[in-house]
Amino acid sequence: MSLQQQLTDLFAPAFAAEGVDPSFGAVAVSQRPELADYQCNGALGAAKAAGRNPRALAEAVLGRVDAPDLIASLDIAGPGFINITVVDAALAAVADSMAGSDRLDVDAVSEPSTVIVDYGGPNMSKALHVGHLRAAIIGESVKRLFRFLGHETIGDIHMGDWGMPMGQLIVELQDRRPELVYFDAGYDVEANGPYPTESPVTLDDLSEMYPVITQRCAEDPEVAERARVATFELQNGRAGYLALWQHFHDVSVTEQRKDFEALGVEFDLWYGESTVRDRLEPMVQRALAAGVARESDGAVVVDVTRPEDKKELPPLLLTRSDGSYLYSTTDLATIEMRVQDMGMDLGLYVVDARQGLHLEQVFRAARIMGILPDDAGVEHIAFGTVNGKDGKPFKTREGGVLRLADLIALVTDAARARLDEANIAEGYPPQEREEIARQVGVAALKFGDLSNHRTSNYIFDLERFSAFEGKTGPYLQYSAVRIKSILRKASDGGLEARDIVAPTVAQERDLMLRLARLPETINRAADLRAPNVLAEYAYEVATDFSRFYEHCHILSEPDSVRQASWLRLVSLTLDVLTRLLDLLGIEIPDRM
RNA sequence: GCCCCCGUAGCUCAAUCGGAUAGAGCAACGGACUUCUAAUCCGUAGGUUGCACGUUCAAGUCGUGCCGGGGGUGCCA
Repeated sequence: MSLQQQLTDLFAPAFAAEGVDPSFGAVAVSQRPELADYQCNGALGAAKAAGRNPRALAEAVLGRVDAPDLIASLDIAGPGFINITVVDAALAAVADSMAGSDRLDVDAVSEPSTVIVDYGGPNMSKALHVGHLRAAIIGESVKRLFRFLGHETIGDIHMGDWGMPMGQLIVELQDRRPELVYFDAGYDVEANGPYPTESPVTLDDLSEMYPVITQRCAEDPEVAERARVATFELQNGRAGYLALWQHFHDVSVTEQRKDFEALGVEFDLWYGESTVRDRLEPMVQRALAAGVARESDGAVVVDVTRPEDKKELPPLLLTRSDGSYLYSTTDLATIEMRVQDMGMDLGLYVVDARQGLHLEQVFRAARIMGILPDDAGVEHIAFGTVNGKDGKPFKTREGGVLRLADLIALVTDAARARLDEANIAEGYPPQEREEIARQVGVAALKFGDLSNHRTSNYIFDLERFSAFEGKTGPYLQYSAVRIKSILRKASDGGLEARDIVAPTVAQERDLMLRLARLPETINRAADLRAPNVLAEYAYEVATDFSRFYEHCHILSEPDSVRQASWLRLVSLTLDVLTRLLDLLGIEIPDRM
């Protein structure tokens, strides 16, 4: 049990004994570290509810708390804050216990849920660019967090591969290369043999075609109409289009896998909109038959507005007036699949904040249509846009999008350059240097993003992503690497870590106190679905370690009990940093 | 028009669901390397939290209005 929980368990009954709700006994980390380690603000709120004087109530509560082994001192400050200072030996015991625990004393959930994290969501046929960065790394972190807490967690990339862009690309390719057999409606596989196994296009081709056809559709209603028809025909199984679609799919996935791999993002499932294509028609028919969907201007819609809404929500479209499906349809069918086939209890949609209305409509429709049972939840884990310095979505100086692969190369280059400056790296073999450069570059990139609150928009700045000093990913890696180095030398010198004993210097105590907050921090990050909580805490752990490191020279410490305790303490610090960075999706090199 | 999000130090961002004296990094200035990796540490300076009311013991946080920015708003994703 965490230190904070132990303290809360002392205060809750004390408040209850005073006749107020025990939840007022909640203990929190102190906001005034120079005054105390923890604090309890319950007396302020409880006094109001009970019509009593807050300081008097705090006094009464203190009289009921008696734990000399855990609490060194209790004070009442200001209007009724209770300041709590923990016994040094108890602090050491908490750290020692963590050091002996596989899970660092972070409890796994007692009742695991099946959690599906829907993230990444790249459109097929597009090379990944900076816009995909956030979805990928925030989602990856959320997935790892829930998995660590013991939930059955499944990450699904949910590709955009069954909508209008597919029809658009078919039309664009047809206009460029009408001779291809895929466009021959009379082509018969039985008589003429199977379609070619070689793709007629590369992902680069598709990426180039994409903006061209989008532009054409916007300008020419006739082209747009052809794209709609092609989409409809694809969705209804036209063989040549399906064969072509498969090529688009394969070349896309091959390339995108590489980019995600370089980022350390790993999906359990590479499903997409097309995965549920066979569910679309039956689902729509069922909704019509049940009377929850209706026809409107030739389209099929579901009304999702509720009486309490300030403004009427637009109805959700299940089909276009030509009968083709939209991403609303596939999103709903995907929920159906996840509930029926995968036993989803909670769906976390790590999706751009601009999709908020769409997802709200989908979630409501899923309830209305009976697809999503009451005991299952779905949430939009929204994140903000990556903007340029002009406050608009980021574009390169040339006005194009910056490819993810190019961005990774840029930060890796910067890390390699930094490594070249470092004297210590002179002797590293080239291969190791290259691997370190990649790990450090990606760490800078990921931490730079994840340390922002996910909902806020932020300004893309290459300098920030390739900065290695201060509050950065590489600083965290560096802290961990220093510990690894100490542990290696200690091991070489035959030194062994032993029990963590009561702290004797302030920096040592601060570090212990910080480490003791791991369980609450992880749970808070999960509750808020907010990786920046982990990032912030990881940085604090690293700075506390750095101060300790500067102040306490472990290997030359003459007191062997103290030295052995310190070795175990920094070993624990390394484990905590490693766990936190893993939850952020950041790797740690052995040296750097 | 309507709905949602945002506005915090020169810059980029935090702030533990309303708590005490709003914190970091970068940039600036001044210190610390014969000692476990200086990608580090210590110190100085930097604020009317967009503005105005309101709610209460307490407001960056909640409510109302205004100013400014971004996004969304039925057949794109």
